[in-house]
Amino acid sequence: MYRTHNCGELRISDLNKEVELSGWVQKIRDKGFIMWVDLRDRYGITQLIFDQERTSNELIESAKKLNREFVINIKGSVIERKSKNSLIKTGEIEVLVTELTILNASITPPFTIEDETDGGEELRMKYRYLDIRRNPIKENIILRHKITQEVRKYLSDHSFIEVETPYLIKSTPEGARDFVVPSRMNPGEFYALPQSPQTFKQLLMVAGMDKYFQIVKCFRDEDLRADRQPEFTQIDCEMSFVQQQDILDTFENLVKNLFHNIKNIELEKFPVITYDDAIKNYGTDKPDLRYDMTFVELNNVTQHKDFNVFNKSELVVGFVIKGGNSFTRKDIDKYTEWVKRPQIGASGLAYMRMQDDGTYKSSVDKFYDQADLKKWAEVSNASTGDILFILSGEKDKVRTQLGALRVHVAETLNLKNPEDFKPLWVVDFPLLEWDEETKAYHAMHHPFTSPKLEHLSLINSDPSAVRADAYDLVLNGNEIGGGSIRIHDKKIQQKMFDCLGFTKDEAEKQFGFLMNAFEYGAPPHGGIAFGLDRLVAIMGGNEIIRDFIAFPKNNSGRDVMIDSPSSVSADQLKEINLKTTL
RNA sequence: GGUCUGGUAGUUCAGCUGGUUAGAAUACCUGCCUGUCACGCAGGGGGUCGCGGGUUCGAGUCCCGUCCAGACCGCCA
Repeated sequence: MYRTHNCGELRISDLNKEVELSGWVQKIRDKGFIMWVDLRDRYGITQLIFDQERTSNELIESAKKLNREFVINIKGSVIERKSKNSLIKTGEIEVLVTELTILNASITPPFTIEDETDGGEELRMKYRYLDIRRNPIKENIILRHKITQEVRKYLSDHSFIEVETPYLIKSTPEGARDFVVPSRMNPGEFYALPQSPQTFKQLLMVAGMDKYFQIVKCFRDEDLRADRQPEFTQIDCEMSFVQQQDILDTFENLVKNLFHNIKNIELEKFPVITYDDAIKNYGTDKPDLRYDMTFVELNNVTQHKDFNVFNKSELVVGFVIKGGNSFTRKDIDKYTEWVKRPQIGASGLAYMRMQDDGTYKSSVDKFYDQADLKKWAEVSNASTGDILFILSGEKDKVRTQLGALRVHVAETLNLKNPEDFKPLWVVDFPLLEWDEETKAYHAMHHPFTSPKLEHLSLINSDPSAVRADAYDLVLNGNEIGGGSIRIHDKKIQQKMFDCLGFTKDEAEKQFGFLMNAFEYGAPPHGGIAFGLDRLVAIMGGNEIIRDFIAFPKNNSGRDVMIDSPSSVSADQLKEINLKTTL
């Protein structure tokens, strides 16, 4: 043993104890006559002291050789500090060192190992093992551990069985791009890494496991974002003999339980909003409910004047920003520029100020008089001191644009409080989505999602009107979970594949194993999968999931620490029957 | 595939309309310092201004290309 105590546990009650500690040198404060060394490990910091009166010259000499991040072992006695530090748990004591062993020296680290490091993103990733020594990252990794432990406990307590499903599976054309793995033993053939264990968990339901979960890595070969990694972790769940409400109840409770046990926060009953309402009111299927700015449709009060932009628009829609009349002209210009960027693509931003004297001032005063504007204010429920932002255009586009503006305004006004948590369920997703590029419908969720039975007859006549028993759990504007009631009837599953443009042969080849299974007594079932990385990040008050993954990949899917991906030898390629094309 | 932003000391950044020897902070090294805890004080070392080309008497600065990083759009059932 290298220690009798860790660096976070000694207290005033341990006075005069002879102790042995090990850890990293966090900081040296050498005052000449006296020298302090902060010794750090995962548990905390303990101050070591060397001084001219009580420490041998020999020991002081070897202490002077210390430097940041040296790994040392010391023996000494716990003494009371003359001046105490209330900021740390061990701040009342220090250890007067009697023996010092340097276990391993360190060269100077490339960035400071402190909460507020001077290191940039790339450098921290390259030296991730040093980054994890820092408290914020360390705490994130520990938070992740706590959450997975609570999830396992909750689900196990509710009769869920954790089952591992294979990582080497089969590539399918639906959904995201697959990572593929060549098979040496089967020349010219490939495995695919799972985008999710979807079909396996359904087969476990057919197998009678009744309730399944798995904390499992999933893989998608798509471009990355701050909240998207090529390999990520899902809390994957499935239940038999359930309807949508059973699943919502079970997993709403799981989330409430997590917040209660880990953050000591009691969440209220989650609101349930339909997909259509979410789009109509917030312009997105993952609305952030920490702030209001609900959409108001203004077609009725803007038409039949001489303003052609509004007259010609399918939808005129806006939202009220409380206190927004304080925006300067410059502020508004900035928002206008923002919506006109190609990423958003609006052609302009109209506004109306509710001025302190009760009059209205709008960017379209030329076309609308005070009486007109008063109607706008009434419809949108705006009051003195507010501002109304308005976009117009084609319905779907303008809603998306305004939805993005809503989030942007919240960001600039600091309305996204990371310690505020506003979950909701979004339900009744469309079953199918029209894809302009391929001129075909594809499954909005996945092809195993059950249409609402009462909509079944619409599948052929009006596919886009069909709603599914599919739901997302949204937290602070992020989709942290999604699931559905699945199809368990072979005929409906076949109809679904048919609808998605699969021929009978293709469907049989890709998913025959599943449809066969449905012929042997498949129970009604459904489930949900949570994005663990996002959930942990949001619970940790952040939206950048990289900081909650021990060894993440960068924007271009590279691990800059191990420098992966990398090329392989010609021999390796030959063995798996691949030729280099480069 | 696209848009935007950035790349200057170990690190984080400043460096204007092109003009002496490229700066600051921090880290690092040396010395001093009788209770520090972001210790303080004095001094010191440290640069292929991402890379390649061009314009110019002269380029960190302007132009073109390229690489890298980050944010976003497309994409992500």
